[in-house]
Order: sequence, then C-alpha cells, then structure tokens
Amino acid sequence: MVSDDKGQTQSQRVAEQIRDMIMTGQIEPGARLYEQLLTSLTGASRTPVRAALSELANEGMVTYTPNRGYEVRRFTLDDIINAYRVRAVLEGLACRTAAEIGLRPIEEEALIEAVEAVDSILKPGQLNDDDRETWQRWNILFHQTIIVASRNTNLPKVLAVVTNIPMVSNSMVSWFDFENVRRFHEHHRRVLEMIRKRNPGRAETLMREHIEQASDFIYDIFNGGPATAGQEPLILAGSASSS
Amino acid sequence: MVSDDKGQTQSQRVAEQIRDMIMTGQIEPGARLYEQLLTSLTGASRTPVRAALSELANEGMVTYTPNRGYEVRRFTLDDIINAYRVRAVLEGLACRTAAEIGLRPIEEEALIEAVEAVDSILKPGQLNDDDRETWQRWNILFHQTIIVASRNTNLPKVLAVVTNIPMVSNSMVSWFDFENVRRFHEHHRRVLEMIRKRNPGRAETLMREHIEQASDFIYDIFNGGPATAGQEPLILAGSASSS
DNA sequence: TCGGTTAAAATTGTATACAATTAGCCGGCA
DNA sequence: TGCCGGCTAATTGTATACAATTTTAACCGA
Repeated sequence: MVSDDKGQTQSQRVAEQIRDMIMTGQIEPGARLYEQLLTSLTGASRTPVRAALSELANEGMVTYTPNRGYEVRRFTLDDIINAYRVRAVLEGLACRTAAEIGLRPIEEEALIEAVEAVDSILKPGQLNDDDRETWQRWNILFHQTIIVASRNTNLPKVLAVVTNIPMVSNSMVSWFDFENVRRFHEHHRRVLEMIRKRNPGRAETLMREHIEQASDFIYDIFNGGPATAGQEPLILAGSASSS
Repeated sequence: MVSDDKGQTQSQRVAEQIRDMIMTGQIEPGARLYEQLLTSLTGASRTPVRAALSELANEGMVTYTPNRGYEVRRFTLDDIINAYRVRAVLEGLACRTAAEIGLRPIEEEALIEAVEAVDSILKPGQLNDDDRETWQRWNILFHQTIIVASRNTNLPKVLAVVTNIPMVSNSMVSWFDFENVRRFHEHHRRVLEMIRKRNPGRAETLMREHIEQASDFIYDIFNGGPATAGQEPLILAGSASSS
C-alpha cells in the first residue's frame, strides 16, 4: 500500500476522498455508504474506511445509525441558513477578540495583503474565471487569518462542523458576480479597519452582518429571488481541503 | 461478549467509559492513551477502542497525532475561558432565534417550570447539597430547552465541542453558593421574559452576559480572586452523560 | 563522557476472518 | 387474499493477525 500522498495516514486520505465525493455530488445526499463499496472506490480496506466514516460523522457530513451504518446527510435550505447563522456569531466572536487583543505583525500584514490583492483584481471593473478563483483564495485566507488571530483554539474545530456543509464553506462557492464581490470586499475592508482600530464591538457587528448577507444571498438564490438574474450561479468547486 | 447495556454498540459504551475516566480524573491530563491499556481496562478489543478514541478526539477531549496515537487533552485556563466565550455567543444565538420564532407551548411550559422550581428552592434563603443538585438539573434543562427551541440543528453538535471540557459543562460544576445561584437565577428569569416578549436583541445580550459572568466567576476562582472566600469551590460531578 | 548509529521493543496502522445484527423474501396457513 | 414465521442474504460490529512506524536502548567509536 504505497501512499504517494504526504506522510499522513491512509484513513485521512480516505476521509478526504469521501469528503470530496460527497461535496462534488458524486455520491448523492441520502445515499447509504456501504463500507464494501467505499472499499473498492478508495482501494483501502474496511478498517481505514470505517475510521474515515467515523471522522466524517463527527464533522457532520454523514449520519450514523448503530447496526445500520452511515449515510450522506441530506441538507435542507434550513440547515444551510442555520449553519450560516452559527458561522456569523462565531466569526463575529473571532473579530471581536482579535480587535481586543490586537493583531500580530504577521497577521496584520497578511490581512492587508489580502485586501490589496483583491483591490487589484477588482480594478479592471469585471471578473474572469481566474479572478474568481484568486479571489476565493484570498477570501479564505482573510477569514482564516482572523480566526487564527483570535487565538481561541476552540474556534477552528467548532467552525469545521458548520463549514463542512455545501454552500457554507468559503472554499465551496465561487458564484459571486462582480457587484457582489465588490460589496463583500468592502465589508472585508471595513472589518479589517475596525480590528486595526481596536474597536471590538463594530468589528464583531460588521463580520456578523457580512456573513448574514452571504446567507441572504444564498437564500434568495434558492427561492428564485432577485439575485438569480443572469448566469447559472451555483458552482461547487472541487477538492475540499477542509477548513 | 454480552453487553448488559442497552441495545447500542460496544464502541459507544467504551467511549462513555473513557470519557468518564477522563472527566473524573482517573486518567490524568496529558497522559497517553495506549490502546492495549484501554483494551484491558474496558474488556473490549482494539477495534472498538479505536473507534471510541476517534469519537472522543472529534469531541475534543483527546488529541490525535498520526502514528503516535491519542492522549488526554490538557486544558489550560485559557482553553476554559475561550470555551465559555464560544458558548456565550452560541447560546446567545439560540436565545435570539428562539425569541424571533417564538416558543412552542411545551417549551414555554418547561422553561416556566424550570424558573418556578428554582424559585421554591431559593425561598428558604439557603442551599443544601440536595438543593444544589436539583438546581443543577433545572439549570441544564433551562439551557437545553432554549437550544432546542432555536430549532437550529447545528447548535447541539457545535455546543458539544465546547461543552465536553471540564468546568464548562453545566453538568460538571456545582459550586455556586447561594448568592451566585440567586444572581444566575435572576438572569434566567430575565432571559425567559425577553424570549416570551419576543425581544431577540435583549434575549441574546442577556444570555451572553449570563454566560460571560459564569466565565468571570471561574476565572476569579483560578486566580485566587474574591470568589474563593469560603469552602472548596470546585467539584467535578460524576458520569458525563454528554450534553 | 559524549554523540551517533543501529538493532530491538513497543505502539500504532491495516487487512482480513469471523460473529452478530438487520432486512428482505418466500412459503405456509387460515 | 392477507398475515405470520422462519430462513437466507447482505451488512455492520468485533477480534485478531500482520505490517509499518516510532520510540527506546544499547553499543561502539572518537
């Protein structure tokens, strides 16, 4: 069993494989995850498959019933909106705390760079697909950096639970048109400003509002609201490299 | 392998055993959890032991390093305070949501009963040990009911992560003196009032403050602050029947 | 005595065989 | 026709053997 991957264990590799298959829709929501099937799909034996499933169950992507096994969790729109709500208060907390204790130099530089990089992407006045992907990476980095800056070791683990849901993960959605990217980018700018000015209250409020607006956007899309005008908006990006 | 327990699987039974051993201090923080040792302690074989450890790792009670195994997580005061911060915003969210959508009759009745029951405990003007235990149960029920009332299915799972920490779980601490119980009880009363009046903002603020005050209390205790006056305050209750 | 190399022991990771549980089907019977 | 019982197949739960990795300790040389 030669693992060409990094030096980590096979169970984790299998977990990522299954996570990807679920996130990209190769395995349908509600489908049962027969261990033997996954065995042949992943090449590993049942033991690491079970370990992986256990991990995914704790992350909330699959549900487990004793003596019945695992199946892909079926997400309703409510689940997604509720996950955003949780995300909003948690990342709001991260912002508040970061503003309270202050940024380390490295973190401050990273956040400034993230904002400036998106500045230059937006300058032309429109977005191509490469830009969107680039923006997505900076977006993830921005949020991630603030979470780290809060130095609350519980936050990453807790956020993983509500982030491993389709549409909720930053790395899963790349459907914003130019106007929305610009709007969200302004949020980022102001959030960063408030953190640097050591204003915990407003930093928290702004981040909460930022994420709530993303939630609203998703909601409108699913209800055929105004935001759907134009192209097909929902694209699931590949490879869920966790949070 | 006859399991005199309920109809659930052995892995879960082992998980509870290990959880208890950790919570009650039979296994010290930082200690490595050799699988073979747990095998002899629990009577099960390595497979269910590993499954249980995986679950505990995802709950955050133990840490996992590839090819090195599991060890009991060592909690610092910072970890505990940070967990309370997370709890505060999450239960604040639960209150806000409950106030927005309104309580179901059963939930409203349960909350009212929880408040009135504590009223009668406090009436004599002092607490004995039985009272403390009774209060603890009503306290758990109060918080739990609000979480359920928010109808956010992510919340229970997310809260489990920050609740399976010594000192953070409501079911783990029973160290409040009369004055503190009365103070926290007043919080409960006002929280319930705001939820019933459908005032989301204040319901959220009050619950957040409520939990932050509990956090402050813990902090003072560990720093030999004013709250330590009197008897030994920290008592870990047995049997962690999860949240 | 110190440092590094190497072998052995201990420990975790994986595969597989076997046990227990569940679910579905078929036939018998009223 | 409808229902009940038991049997068979499929699937999950557990135990154990083996492989890979890490840790420990011993040994040798400088």
